[in-house]
Amino acid sequence: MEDPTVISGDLSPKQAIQLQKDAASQVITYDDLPTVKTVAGVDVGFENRDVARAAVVVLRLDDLTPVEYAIARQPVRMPYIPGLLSFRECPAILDALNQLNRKPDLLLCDGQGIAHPRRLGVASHLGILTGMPTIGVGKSRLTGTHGPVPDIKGQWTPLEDDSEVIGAVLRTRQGVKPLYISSGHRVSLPTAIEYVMACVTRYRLPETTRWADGIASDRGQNWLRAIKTDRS
DNA sequence: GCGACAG
DNA sequence: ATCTTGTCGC
Repeated sequence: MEDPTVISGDLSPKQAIQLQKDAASQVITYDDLPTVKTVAGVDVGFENRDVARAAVVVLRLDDLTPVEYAIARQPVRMPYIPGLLSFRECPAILDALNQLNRKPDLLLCDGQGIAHPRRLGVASHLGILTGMPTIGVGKSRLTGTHGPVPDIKGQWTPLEDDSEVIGAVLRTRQGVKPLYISSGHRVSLPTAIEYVMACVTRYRLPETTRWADGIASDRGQNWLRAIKTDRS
C-alpha cells in the first residue's frame, strides 16, 4: 500500500479493511476548520442497483439557501458491506465534488464519521481523501451503545464504544428517531453537533441532507428547478 | 457458532 | 439503498 487513503479500482474486503486501519490514524477529531460560510450536503442514490448517483448541494449557512449543486453518475464497483460503505460511495462523491465551482467550507455526509468499527466511516474517509472538514450524519446506528435520548429538540446522549465517546445520538426534532452524529475530519464532536443543529429547521434531517437526498434520488428534477442556479 | 450490521 | 398506499397523529 503506497498511499493508504486512495481508493483505486476494486479492493478485496481484506484490503479495504487494512486501508481503513491505516487511514484512520490520519483523522483529525479536533476543530481545524475555517470560518464556515457555506455547508454542503452529500448523498448517493442508485439507479437499477448498478449505477451510483452522487449529489452535492452547497448551502449558505446563514439562511440555508442553496447556492450550487453537482451530480455525478458512476457504475457501481463494490457491493454494500456494513463497515465498507465508503468504498462503494466515495468515487462518485469525489467526482461530484470536483464539479463544484467553489468548494464549501464544511461537508455533512450521510452515514457515520468515526462512529465506525475502525473509526473510518464514509464521512471520515471522505475527509481524508479531500482534506475537507466533514461531519458524519447517520440515520441509524452502525456501532456503539447509548442510553435513552431526551425527547427534546437539540438534546443528545453520547454514543460510546468501550467507554470511548465516538459520537452523539441527537434529537433533531421531537417525536422522531434521533440522528447519529460523529466527527468526520477536522471537526470536534461539540462543533459537529452545533453545525448539524444550525442546519436543522422543522424536519428530522438537516437541510443539507434533505437537498442532497432529493437530488440524488428519483424526483431530483423537482428539487433542481427550485434552485436559482448561478452556473451556466 | 450465533447475532449485528451506515447506505 | 430500494420496493410501495394508506394512514395515524400533532
